[in-house]
Amino acid sequence: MNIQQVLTTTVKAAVSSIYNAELPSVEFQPTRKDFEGDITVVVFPMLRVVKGNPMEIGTKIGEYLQEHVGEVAKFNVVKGFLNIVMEDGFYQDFFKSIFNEEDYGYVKTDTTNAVMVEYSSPNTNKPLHLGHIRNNLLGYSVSEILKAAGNKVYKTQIINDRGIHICKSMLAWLKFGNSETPESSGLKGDHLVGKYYVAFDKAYKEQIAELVSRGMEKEQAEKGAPILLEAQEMLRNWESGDDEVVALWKKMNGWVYTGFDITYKNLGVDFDTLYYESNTYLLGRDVVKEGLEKGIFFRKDDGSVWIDLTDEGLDEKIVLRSDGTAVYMTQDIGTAIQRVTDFPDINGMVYTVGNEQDYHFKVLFLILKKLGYSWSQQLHHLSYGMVDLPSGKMKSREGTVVDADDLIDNMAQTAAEISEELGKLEGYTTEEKQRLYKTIGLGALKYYILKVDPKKRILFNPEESVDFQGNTGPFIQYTYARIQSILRKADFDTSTVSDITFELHEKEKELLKQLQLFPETVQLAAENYSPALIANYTYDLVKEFNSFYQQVSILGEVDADKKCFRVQLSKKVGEVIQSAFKLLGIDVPERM
RNA sequence: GGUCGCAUAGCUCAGCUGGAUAGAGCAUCUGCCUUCUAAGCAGACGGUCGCAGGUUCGAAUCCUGCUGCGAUCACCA
Repeated sequence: MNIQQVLTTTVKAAVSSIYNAELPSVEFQPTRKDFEGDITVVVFPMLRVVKGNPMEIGTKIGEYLQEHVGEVAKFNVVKGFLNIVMEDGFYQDFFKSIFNEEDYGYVKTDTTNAVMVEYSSPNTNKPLHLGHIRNNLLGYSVSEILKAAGNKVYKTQIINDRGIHICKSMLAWLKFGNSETPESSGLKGDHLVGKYYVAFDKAYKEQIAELVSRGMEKEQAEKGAPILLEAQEMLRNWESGDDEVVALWKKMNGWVYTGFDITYKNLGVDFDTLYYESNTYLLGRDVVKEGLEKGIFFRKDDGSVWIDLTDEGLDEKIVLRSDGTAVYMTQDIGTAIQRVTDFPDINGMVYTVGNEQDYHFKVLFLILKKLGYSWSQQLHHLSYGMVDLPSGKMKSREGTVVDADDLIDNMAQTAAEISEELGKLEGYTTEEKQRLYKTIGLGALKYYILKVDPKKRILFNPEESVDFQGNTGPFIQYTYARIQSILRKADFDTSTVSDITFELHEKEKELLKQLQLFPETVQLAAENYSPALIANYTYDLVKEFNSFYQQVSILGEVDADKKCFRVQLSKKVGEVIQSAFKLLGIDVPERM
């Protein structure tokens, strides 16, 4: 039980007994550093129920608490703030209760309710870039956080494996590729295919320029460039199942998947199940037809089908083209329903998709609600801000992207340079070093991205490398490594917490307070779908630990009981760092 | 133009359901490695919380308006 839970009932009882009034809730905040106390009860809100001087009320409640709650040592009142000092025994009991708890802060999984988290969802015509990295890290982390908060989670992606964009790469490869393959070129499959996407765009732009120079309107040229018409024709052939086109499509997508797998593996993300747009893009049509009969949708004169959302403050939205083919929305309706059919225990879905699609998901969720699906109430669009460069938006076609594979490599490279310079890894094999550099490099990158509130956009400047000092992943990893170093050197039994008879050091108390916050932080992060809360929590914990480490001698302590406790405390802090970082998908090293 | 989001120190970001004198990191400057890892610690400097109103005991936080930036409003995905 944490402090608040201990105190809430008694504060209410105090008000009831002294003032004969009912307090709806009690408001707490951590005591500011400038005052003495572990936790503070704010008296002001009570004035609604109790008339009087806040100072006086605070004092009366303080006296009552001291008398009725054994854990309360003393108190002081400043203006309307009742600062309470807890007995050391309270913290010691807390520590004893968590020391041997595995996965402290995590909640046991409730298997009756599952949530599906969709993330990544790439197009298969180009390699992944920094934008995908943010998406992947967020989706993966939120999945882990939801699990830790007690949910069963299915991680998935929908792979956009069909459409005009793929045909562009395919066509350019046919035209300019000379049968180049990943093997013959030495290029990673997704990069090879991406190369031809860029090649298509180049040829397309040239054709437009030429048409314009011959006097055609720009708009007309953009629609009528021969290479575009060819790509569109290819898409039609694909849809009608043309053997050659389908074979090429399979071959090139295969290259891309091999490439993606490597990137995902390097990034440390995974999926439980996959959905392919080529399998799902027709799914929504039947549902739309049903909805049409029920009057949820309506048909316009040209045959296209729409939904009217004007009474919800939105517009009309098309759900089926006049030629009867599916649009993006149709597909998403179908996919959602398919997923719940495939996994009947799903009672909610999280879509990790950039905020440029806020409107789309608002509409999608509304449609599913109008269609009467109970789980439509449990849908969440995990909307995150774009990752922009100083030069503006990243555009694959124009080659102005930060490539995911390159970035991951560069981070490891930087980590290697710093490590070499510090030279603390004697005894490590080259292989161990390489693995460590990757851990640190990825730690820096992941933390850098996840510590920011998801909804805020990130401006990434490739010129300025991601920091390795201060509020960063490596700093936290470093602290973990420090702790492991202590544990390696502690050559005595630390497996059981004995009764603590000595007075706690101020820094020890601060650490224990911070440890107490972990479980509620996990819950809060889950409720808010926010890895940033975990990152910030971990940073605070680690800062506190380093301050403790600096001020207090651990292995050098002469009192054996104190020494043992400090080692145990360090161990627990290490475990929580590891647990917290696991939620961010970041590994922690034994040494660095 | 309609809708949605964002705006906090030179830079990057915290600030939980409104609470005490708005906090970190980077950068700049000062100290601390013959004691457990200096990717560290301790400190200094740095703020009109975009602007203007309002709500109240109290507003960076809630409401309204304005400004700036971004997104979106396709028979594209």
